[in-house]
Amino acid sequence: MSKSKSQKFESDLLRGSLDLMVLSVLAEGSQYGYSLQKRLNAASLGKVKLPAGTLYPLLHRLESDKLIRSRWDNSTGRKRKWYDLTAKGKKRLKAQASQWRQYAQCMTELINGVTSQPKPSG
Amino acid sequence: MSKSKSQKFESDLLRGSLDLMVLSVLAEGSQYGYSLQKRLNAASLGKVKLPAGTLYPLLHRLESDKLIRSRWDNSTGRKRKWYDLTAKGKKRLKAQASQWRQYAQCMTELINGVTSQPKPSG
DNA sequence: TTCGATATATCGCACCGCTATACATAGAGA
DNA sequence: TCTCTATGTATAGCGGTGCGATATATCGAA
Repeated sequence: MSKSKSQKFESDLLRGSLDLMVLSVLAEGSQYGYSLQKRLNAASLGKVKLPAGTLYPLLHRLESDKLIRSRWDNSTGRKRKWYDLTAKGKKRLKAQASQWRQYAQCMTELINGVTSQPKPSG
Repeated sequence: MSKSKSQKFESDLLRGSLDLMVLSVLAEGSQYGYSLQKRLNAASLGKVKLPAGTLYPLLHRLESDKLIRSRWDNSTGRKRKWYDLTAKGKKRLKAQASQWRQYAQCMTELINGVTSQPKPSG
């Protein structure tokens, strides 16, 4: 099964903002992979359903970049790997959030000039 | 020379929205590759400097997807390939613009929850 | 004639989201 | 006990695409 156009569009959108999304969620507090997956799904109103094959390599990449830090927790029944933002990660989050807002502003103005968006009322 | 983190971030942002940007600019009227490159740079306030190695393959892809249509113009001094939106392209533009707005709304809420944005006044 | 801007094109690299696959544990229900 | 689902982490390889490098050609200015 090949992906539909709209699914592919979502994947490509993710490519540009997934790191930022994960850093944002971790800024709310510690998470382990699986919980982060659920949290991301909720935060995106069900739009983002990160498959494991995306999630774990991503976390490993962020960790090797020293943006996040991990520790295993075997104290509870289940073995979980918890992640936290590092100072570098917080700095990156702030920088990318700012860049993202600027970029989104440009995009919004461009597409609003040629397409109509739903009105807030009436 | 490897790319800086912020340059890479911009590239990845592009990945998710470049088709939409090009379709939007073409919705304003016919363009040829080089003019589109300049228009995109202006619309993005200088942020997006599309290299030729990105621009032309992209246009070929959009054309092979029947989203845009091309014709050569040799009547002026320079040989130029002009592009126009097809009906399919207009439909796609509308759909992706809508998807983009929803996605951007989620992202904005998420990052505004954990980072501070510049105030409009004071 | 030399150089920069204009104008289009392709090759191959690098990156990354995703599918498929693998392995392991906990709890519910048959 | 056995099975099934949810939980939990991991990696190999595929596919798509932005980009640097490179090629080719014309035009106007210095």
